[in-house]
Amino acid sequence: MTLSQILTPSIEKAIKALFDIAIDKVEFQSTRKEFEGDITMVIFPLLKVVKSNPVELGNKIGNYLVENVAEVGRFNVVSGFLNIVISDEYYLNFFNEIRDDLKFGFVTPNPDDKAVMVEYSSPNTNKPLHLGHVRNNLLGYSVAEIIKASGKKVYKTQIINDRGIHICKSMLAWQKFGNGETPESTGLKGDKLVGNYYVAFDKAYKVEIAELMSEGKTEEEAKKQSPIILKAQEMLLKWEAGDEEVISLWKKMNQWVYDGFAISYKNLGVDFDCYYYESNTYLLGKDVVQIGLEKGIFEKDPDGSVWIDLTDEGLDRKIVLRSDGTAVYMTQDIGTAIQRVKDYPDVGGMVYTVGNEQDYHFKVLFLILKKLGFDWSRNLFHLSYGMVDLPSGKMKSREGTVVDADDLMQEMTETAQKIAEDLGKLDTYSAEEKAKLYNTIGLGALKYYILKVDPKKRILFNPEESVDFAGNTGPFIQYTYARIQSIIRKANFDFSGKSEILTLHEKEKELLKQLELFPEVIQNAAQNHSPALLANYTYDLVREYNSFYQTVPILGSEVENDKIFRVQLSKKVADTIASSFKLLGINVPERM
RNA sequence: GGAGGCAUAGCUCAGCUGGAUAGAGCACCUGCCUUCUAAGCAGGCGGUCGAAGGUUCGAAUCCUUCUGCCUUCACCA
Repeated sequence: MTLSQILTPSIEKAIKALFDIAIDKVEFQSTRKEFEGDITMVIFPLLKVVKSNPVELGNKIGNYLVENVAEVGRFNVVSGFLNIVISDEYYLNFFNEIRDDLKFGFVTPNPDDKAVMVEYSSPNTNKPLHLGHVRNNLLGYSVAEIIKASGKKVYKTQIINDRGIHICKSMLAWQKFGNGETPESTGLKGDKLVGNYYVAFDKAYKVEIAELMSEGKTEEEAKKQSPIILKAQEMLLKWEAGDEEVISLWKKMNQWVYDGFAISYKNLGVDFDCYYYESNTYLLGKDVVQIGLEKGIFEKDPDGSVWIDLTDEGLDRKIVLRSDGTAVYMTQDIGTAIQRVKDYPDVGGMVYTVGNEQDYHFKVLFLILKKLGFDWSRNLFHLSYGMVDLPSGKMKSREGTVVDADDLMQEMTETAQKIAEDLGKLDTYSAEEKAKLYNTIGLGALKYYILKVDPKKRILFNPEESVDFAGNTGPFIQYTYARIQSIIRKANFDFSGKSEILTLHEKEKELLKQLELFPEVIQNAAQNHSPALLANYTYDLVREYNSFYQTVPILGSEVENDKIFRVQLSKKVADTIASSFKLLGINVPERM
C-alpha cells in the first residue's frame, strides 16, 4: 500500500468531520527538498468546495492526521501546501517488507488475463542491421519486458520482410558477380555478404542508367529500361510463380541473412517468441476485404480496386486492394493482425514498434480493424519512435552513410576497453573476464544512451564523440552497482537478519522514498510504453545512493545495527538497479 | 495545401495526472582520494521553457494563433 493510499481515506474523513463535505480527489506530491516533510498535500483544489483559507484548512487537516494516522508524525503548512512528515517506522516497515523480495515492483501475470503481442525489429533481408534497427530493437525488447513486469503475458515477435524486389536485387547481383561466394568461403557474416550484393546491384544499376541517359533517354525512362532492373523484376515474377531455381537461391540467401541476424540479436541481447514471414503473410487479408465490403466499410471502384473512405475521421481515402485483386501493404497488415490472434488466442492487444514515418499507416490500420469490429482492436498501440540522425544528416544505405549495428557494438566495446585500461582497475582480471566486462559496459552505454530518450523524439547520434561513460549513462549506473557488490563482498558479517534500527538518517530516508516509487514507475512505463521513464528513474535512484554513500559510513559505521541496515539497504538498491536494467536489456557487472 | 510530431541552459536530455524559487549530465570554475571502487561526491556559473494570446488561485505542462525543423498524404513496402 502506498502512502497516498493510506492517507487519502483519512483526509476524506477529516473533511467530512470538519465540514460535512465529501471530496472525490486528493492530490499529493513528494515534498520539495527545501521543506520539511515527506509527502505534500496540495490544499488549493479543496478551496473550491470548502470555504476556508488554505493555511487554516491545512492546519486543520494536519492536526487531524497527526491525531488519527499512526504514520504521520508532524506537519507544517506553507501557503497552500500541507507538508506531512512520515514516521521512520513506516519506512522501516516498508523496507522490511520489500527487503528480500527479489520481484519487488514486478507484478506476476494472471493466467486468465489477455496477453500482449509486441512486434519489433522487422528487418528486410537484403542488408545488415543498422543504427535505426538498434533503436527499434532496444525499444521493442525493453517495452516488451516492461509490460511483462507490469503483470501481462507478452509475446515478442517480428515480421520479416523476406520477399520482394529488394531481395531479388541481391540474388541477381550474387548470380552475376558472385562467383559462388558464400559466408563460409569469404568469412563474412551472411547478412553482410548479402548486403554487399545489394550494394553491387545498385552500383551496376546506376552505371546502366548513366549509359542509357547518355544515349538520350530521360532519367525516368532509363530507370525503367535498365536491363538489370528488368532482370530483377523478372526474377520476382519467377519467385511468385514458384520457380524452383529462384526459390532455392532465395532460401539459401535468406538463410545466410538469418544466421547473420542471429549473431547481431544475440550480441544485442534481444530475443523473440515467434516469427512471421512476409512470404507467408503477403497474401493474407484479402478475404477480410470481402467481409468489409459486405459490412459496407469498404467500397469498390469501377476498376475493381477496393477503398476505405476515412474522410469523416479527418483522414483520406485509402486503398486496401488493387484493381488486379492483389494485396497492398495495408491488406497484409490487416490479415497478419488477424492471423496472430488466430495463432495465439489469448492475445488481447498488440504493440507495433515501427518508426514514426508510419504514423499515418498505423492510424489507418487501427481504424480499419476497429471498424471491422475486433474486440482486441481497442488495445493496439503504435510504438512510434523518432529517427536516429547522424551529424552528417540522414542515413542512406545506398550512399554508405549508415552506421552498421555490429560495427557500432564493436566500437562501443572498444571504447569501454580504452577507458577501463586508462583507469587501470582491472589488472587482476583474466583476458576473458575483461572481454566480457568491456562488452557489458560498452553495450550498457549504447543501450542506455538510446533508451533514456523519449521514444518519440529524434536522436542525434554522433559516433565520433561516441557515447558518454560519465553522468546520466549506463556505465555510471553499472559502476554504482559494482561498488555495492564490492561492499557486500567486504561485509564479513551476517546482514541477513531483520534490521533493528529505530531512526533513519536523512539520506537513508531519501533512498527509501525513491525505492518506494519503483513499482509505480514500472506501471507508468508500461502504460506509456516508455523505457525512458524507467531509465531516468534508475538514474535518480543511483544519484540518491551515491549521495548517501559519500555522506554516511556504511561498513565503517560503528553501531552494529546501523551497519547491518546500511548494507541491507545498499543491497536493495543494487537489486533494484539490476531489476530495472534487466527490463532495459542491460547487464550489470559484479566488478568494474 | 491537409494531417501528425518536435522546440526547455552553449551542447545532450529529465520534468508523471497543471502546483512552491524550472532539474541533471557534458563543458567552464572551486573544493574532496591514508577510511567501503574518484567511471564518484559537494558547490559555483549558466534559462523570457520557440513567439503571442487565452483558461486558472497557479501554466514548461491545457486551449487558440503564429514561427522553425521533421514526417506523411503512392494501385511501394
